[in-house]
Amino acid sequence: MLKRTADQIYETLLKRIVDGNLRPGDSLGEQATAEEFGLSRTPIREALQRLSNAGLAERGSRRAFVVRRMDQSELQDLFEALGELEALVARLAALRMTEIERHALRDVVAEGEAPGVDYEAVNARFHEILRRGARNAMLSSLLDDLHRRTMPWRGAQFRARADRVTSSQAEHRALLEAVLAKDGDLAHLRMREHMAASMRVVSELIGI
Amino acid sequence: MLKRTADQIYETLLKRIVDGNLRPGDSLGEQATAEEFGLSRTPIREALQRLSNAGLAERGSRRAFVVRRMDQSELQDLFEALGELEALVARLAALRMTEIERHALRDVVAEGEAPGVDYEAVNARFHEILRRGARNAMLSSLLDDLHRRTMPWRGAQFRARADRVTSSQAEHRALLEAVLAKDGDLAHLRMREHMAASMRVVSELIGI
DNA sequence: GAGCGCCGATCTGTATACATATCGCAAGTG
DNA sequence: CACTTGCGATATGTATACAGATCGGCGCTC
Repeated sequence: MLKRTADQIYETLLKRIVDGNLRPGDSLGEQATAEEFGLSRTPIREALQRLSNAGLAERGSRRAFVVRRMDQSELQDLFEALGELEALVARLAALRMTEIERHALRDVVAEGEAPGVDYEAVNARFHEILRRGARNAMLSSLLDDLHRRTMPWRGAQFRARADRVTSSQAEHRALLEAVLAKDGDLAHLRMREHMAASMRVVSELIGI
Repeated sequence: MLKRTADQIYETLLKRIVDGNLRPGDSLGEQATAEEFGLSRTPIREALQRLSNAGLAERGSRRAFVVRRMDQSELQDLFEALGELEALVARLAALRMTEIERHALRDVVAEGEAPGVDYEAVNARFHEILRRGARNAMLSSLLDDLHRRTMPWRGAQFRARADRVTSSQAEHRALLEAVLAKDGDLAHLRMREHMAASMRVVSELIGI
C-alpha cells in the first residue's frame, strides 16, 4: 500500500514538535503549512487533525491549530500518568519476562554504565525492553502516546544534567534487580522512583 | 463557536458503535455515509479519521474504513489495560478524595443496592466519582478512551446476567470500604478484582 | 479443478473553488 | 483615555471534480 501524503506530513510535523523545533503555541496554520510543503490543504488538514487527536496540537485563534500548550497542572497530570503507567508496565514485565529478556535487560544496564555511552539511546532501549516484557500491546501503545507528548519537555534532562545520567544508572540497576528477582511490586516501586526523579529534573529545567 | 458538522457526525457514529448498532467489521465507507447524511465526503472523512484515531475504526479493503475489529488477544490486552488503569485510579482516589466525595460514593453504593435500580447508570456514576477523586485529568481522559473502546462488549453484562448485578454490588461495597479507610493499596486490589469479574462475564458473553 | 493474470468497478487521495466563521484593529463616542 | 462597534482580512469548513490506488471477479490455461 502506498504511503499517504497526509501520513508523511504528520510524521514530519510530529518530529519537529518532539525535537523542540516547533514549540508550544507555535502556529500550525493550514495555508502556511500547505505552502511550505507545496501541497494542497487537504493532506495538511488531515495531518493537523491527527496531531490534535494525539494531544500535540490544539485550536487557537480563528480555529487555527497551534502546537499544544500545557499549564503546570496539565503537565503534572501528564507526567504523573506517564510515571504510573511505566510503573504498571514494569510490574507486569517483572512477572512476565522470559529469562532471555531479563538477561537482555541486564546487558543494557551494563552497557549504560560504560563511559561515553549515548545514554539517551540506552535509556530508550531499557524502557522498550520492559514494555515488550509486559505483554500488553494496548498498554505499550498508551505509553507510546504519553511518551510522545512529554518528549518536548523530557529530552533535555540528560543533556542538561550530567549528574542525572549517574543517578539514572543507579535507578536502572535498582529496577533491574527487582526484575531479576521477579518481584513485581518492587519493580513497580522502583519505576515510580525512577520516573519521579526524572520528573523532578524536568520540573527544574522547565521552571515548574 | 459554531459546532462543526464533522464533530456532529463523529458523535453520531460514535454513539452507533458504542450502542452496538454498528458492529465490528461493518463498513464505514465515505461515499455511502455521505449519502446517508446528505453531505459531502469532507466532513465524513474527518469524522471517520477521528474514529480511526480513537481506535474505533480501521482500514479494510481498498483503504475503506470499517468498525474496528479485535481478536481475542487484542481484547484481552484492552480489558487488562482498562482494569489496571481503573485500579490505578481507585488507588489515587482512595488517597485523594475529600470526605464529601467519599460520602457521595457511599450514597451511590447504597443507591445501587435498592431494588429495581438502573444499575448500569449507578455503575457509571460510581466509576465517575472515583475518576474525579483521582485528581488527574490525563488518567481520566485515558480511561474515557479505553472505556469507549470496550463499550461494544461491556454494555451487555448487566442486562444479560441478573446475578452479575448482585456480585457487582458486593464488589462496589468492598471497594467503598477501602476508600473510606483511605487504603490506596486495598482500593487498588478491590478494583482489580471488580474489573477482573467484569471481564470474566464479558468473556463468557462474547465467547472468548 | 486449480491457479494466474487482467480488467473494470469501487473505493479513497488530493486539488481547488466557494462559503462563511472568526477575529484584530481602527474609528467613533462618551 | 477607555470602551464599543463595525468592517475587512484571515483563517477554516465544506462541496465537488479529477486522479489513481486497490481490489474482486471472470476468463483462460494447464
